[in-house]
Parts: sequence; C-alpha cells; structure tokens
Amino acid sequence: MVDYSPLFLGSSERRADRWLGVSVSMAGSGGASASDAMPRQSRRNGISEATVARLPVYLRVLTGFAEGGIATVSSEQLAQAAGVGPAKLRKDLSHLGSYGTRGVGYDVEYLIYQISRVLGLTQHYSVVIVGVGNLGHALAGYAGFGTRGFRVVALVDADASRVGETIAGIEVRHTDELETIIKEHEVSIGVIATPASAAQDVCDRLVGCGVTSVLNFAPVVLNVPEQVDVRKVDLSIELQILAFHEQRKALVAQARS
Amino acid sequence: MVDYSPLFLGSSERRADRWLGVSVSMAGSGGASASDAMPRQSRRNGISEATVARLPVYLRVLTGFAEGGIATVSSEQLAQAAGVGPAKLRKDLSHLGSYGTRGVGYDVEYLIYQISRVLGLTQHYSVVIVGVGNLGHALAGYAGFGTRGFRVVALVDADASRVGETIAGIEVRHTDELETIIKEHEVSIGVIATPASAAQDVCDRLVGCGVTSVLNFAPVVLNVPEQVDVRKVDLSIELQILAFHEQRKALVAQARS
DNA sequence: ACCGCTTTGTGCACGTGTTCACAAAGGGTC
DNA sequence: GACCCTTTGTGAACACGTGCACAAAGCGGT
Repeated sequence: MVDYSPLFLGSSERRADRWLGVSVSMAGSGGASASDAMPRQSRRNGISEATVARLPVYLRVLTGFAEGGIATVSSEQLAQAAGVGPAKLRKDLSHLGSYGTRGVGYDVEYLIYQISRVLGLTQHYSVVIVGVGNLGHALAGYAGFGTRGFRVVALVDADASRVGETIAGIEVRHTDELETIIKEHEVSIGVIATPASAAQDVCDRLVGCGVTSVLNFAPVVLNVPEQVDVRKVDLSIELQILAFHEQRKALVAQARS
Repeated sequence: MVDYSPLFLGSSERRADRWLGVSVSMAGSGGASASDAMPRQSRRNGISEATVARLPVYLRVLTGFAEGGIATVSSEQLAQAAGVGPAKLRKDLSHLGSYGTRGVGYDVEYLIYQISRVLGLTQHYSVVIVGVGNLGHALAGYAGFGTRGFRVVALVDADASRVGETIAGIEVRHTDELETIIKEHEVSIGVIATPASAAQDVCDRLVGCGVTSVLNFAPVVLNVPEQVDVRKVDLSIELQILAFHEQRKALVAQARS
C-alpha cells in the first residue's frame, strides 16, 4: 500500500554529448552467493557497491526537488535531504562524471538524467513475481514496479486455485508456465516471494532460464552461480539487528544509572 | 521453533563446565559472566555492524541444523551454509567469545544460545505496525514476528473504515490511539508501512512516545534524533541496484562480442 | 603419555569506504 | 578584466572490514 509517486523524468536528452561511455565493471556484488567475490577488477572506473546503493536515494530526492520546481541544488542541500555527508555525496557523484558547476551546484534535471543512465534505468526490465501470498500480493500492487522502467509481466504461483485470478491488473499463472513466461517476455529480474522451502527450487529454475538478477524475500541463503546477482530482503534479520541495538541502548542506559 | 531459553539442554555434562568456565578473551570485553542475567556490562560491545548483520543468518542456519538433529558443525560447514567464507565466520564468532572446540567445531545448540543472547533475543520486544495496506497486511501475517521474542501488539491505520477489523489475530486500531498503545504495551519497535507522505509524521510520533527502533518500509529518508535506530527496507532501491548490475553485465557481454 | 590429525582463534596485510581539507573553477559585480 | 564569493572535485589520511596463513588447542588412537 506504499504509495510511491516517482515519475520518471522525461527530461530531454540534451547535453548527451557530455555522456561518455562509463565503462562499468565490478567484482561480484553483495548477494548471498556461495563464493565470495574475489580478485578481479578488470577495468577501473568501476563504481563501488556502496555508491551504487546510494544513487537510488539521491535519485529519489532529486525527483522530489524537480517536482517542487527546484532547478539547482548544492551538495550541501542534496546531502542533507539524502541523509549523508556532503563530501560523500560529492565523491559519489564524481564517480559518474563531472556534472556540476562550481560555485553553483548541480542541475536537478540533468543529474536525474545522469544517475538514471548510470543505474541503467533508461532501459526496460521485465519482472516476474513468484509466489502470490500476502507478500506477493503486496509486491504486485507496489507502485514502485510500474515506474522507472520496471514492468511486472507475470505473477506465478504453485497453487492452482489462485491461477486465473487478477491482481493489480496482472493475471496469475501457474508455476509450470514459468519457463514459457520468462522466454516469452525476456524476463531479466525474478522476485521470489515464496515460502522458504520453495525458494531454492524456484531460484534454480529462474537461473536455468537465463534470469541473472534475483530479489529474494524468502528467509534462506540462495545458492547461485557466479554471474547471478542476488539481493535479499529479510524482515526477521532486520528485526534482529534492531533488537541488538535496542539491547545495547538498554545496557548503556542501565549502566548510567 | 528455536528454544533459546537460558536452560541447559544437557546432552553432555561437559557443556556445563564450559558454560561456567567461559573465559574472558577479548580485550576489555568481558564475555557475559556465568549467570546469563547480563549484569552491568557497561563495557563497549566490540561487535561491528557488519558482524551483527550476519549473526541472524548464522542463527537461522544453525536452527536448521538443530532441527536436522546435527549437534556439531565446523566453521567450514556453517560458512558454506551461510554463504560466507570460513575465516570471516570464525572471526565473527570470535567477537562474541571463544565458544568452540578446536579439532571439533561448534556445538549447535550452545552457539544458538550464545548468538541469541548477543542479539538480545532472550528478551521480549513489543512491535506496532503502522499502516494496514497490502504491505501492512503481509507484515502482520509474517511468521517472523511471532517467533524469537517479537510480538505485534497492534496494527494501526488512519483509515477509520479499517478499524475493528482483525488481521492475523490482531485487531486494527485507529492512529489516534497510537500514543496510548505504545505506552500501554511498552512498544520498543515501530514498523512504518504507510504511504511515503505519512511516514515522517508517523515516525515523529513514534519517537515522541519513546520508540527507539524503527523499521521503515516507506520510500523516504526519515529524520530522527541521534539515539534512534532506523533500518529501511526499500523495494525500489533494491530493484535499481539490480538494474545497475544487469546493465553492467549486458555491457560486458556486448564488449565481448 | 605421546603422536598425529583436525579445527579453532587470531595477528597481519590488504583492499575498500569515509572524512577532511583545499586548490581549482565558475558566476556575479563593478 | 580583476576581484570576490561560492561550491565543486579530489588527493591524502584515516577507519573499517576481509582474507590469509599459521600457531595453539583439543581429540582419538596406540
């Protein structure tokens, strides 16, 4: 039910001349792959994982500014709004080129365009969601999918009684059709919202069909080949991390008394 | 599921010896004293954030092993199952004490207990979920809440038409009652599953009532005082990170041809 | 009691990410 | 154009997390 209204720029492609091919290359990402990434950083000018993780935040904040009619921001303002330090922000942005005017700041629309480019949001990605439980339901209705180049082409579930149902305008199809759907729509991103017991199996099938990016909501460590990126979203892990800090704060408070 | 009660599960008597004989190994950080009551250990917790983020994973894997009747694991096995390197795992575990037997490995039950204790899961946490949309619905039904010391004491929504409804055995109450509920149940963790526009406001109210840990699902950067911990789960950020890597892989493939 | 095998715990080196501080660069003004 | 003011971009120091390699420690067999 998260209402997200992120309107994808639509800014013109002017000044595209300043876009030089950024040769991106990085070692494996923070997925839960069995083999931890190691040595090779074949070409330099790779944008670090930490930076990539922050770019979407900057993008969102910038979008808000653009909607508010703000044309220019300084690193100070942008950093403040994004919740990071100004120096870090400038260094992050510097990794994707020298877009910005000294003494002035950054042009909002232009920066939106550049970040979108670097993140690959100027392209289109087909997404399939596997598992139509409460969570799958919520994900299907999530506005974030519809925007910025992501399109949910299918919902898939193993429960035959759910097949045919329509959720958020998308028809539910049976798991057996997974392979067909992926090939048909050239799905590149798979979202796993199944019970833990089914996750690895589903993941294997996705990977077997050529899906190279997986977003995993199931509480398991997925085993995938090297070239596949897995990102996991795990509620109970987040809770446990909060619990740790909660305890730490309680102990400190206790010690003070 | 996991019984992390501070009781001895005595399959072997030697464990009790070690339990009491826990030696202080880390510089300055006295591991817990023999009593599990966690006394005045005002000593700084030398556990790094990165390690804390991995402990829940280890805990989950260990739980699986315990259910499978496995009594002992080596760092090799555990690391494999958790998707990390063996050295990293050993270093992580070493930060919470020297629990493990050279030449043998770690006692599964005992390690479960220790990790649970360090994470603060031996205590009880009351949780309130704000926002009963699709996502709030899914969260309420999420089994991860029910286990390991987390209890959802209330669902809250601004929409009066939803009030009174019962979801996953929990009654939905109106946002106006938020302050009452928090005080009444001593809520320490707040989950924000509202639209982005309401998130900061809800957060302020939570913090105002003394909540010091927030799990935020709304796509906004929350502004909170120093002592409050916020963790955010953001679907569209995850997608955009995947998009980046997807593009990277496409570029590499293209360059190869 | 000794020996050899296995596995932990950790010092050290390395790579990555963050912060600081400042020179270079642009715009505005006269 | 010369001057001043603002803000970027970045080198260099620093902090932190990771991986390697090995000595210390336990166990079982003889």
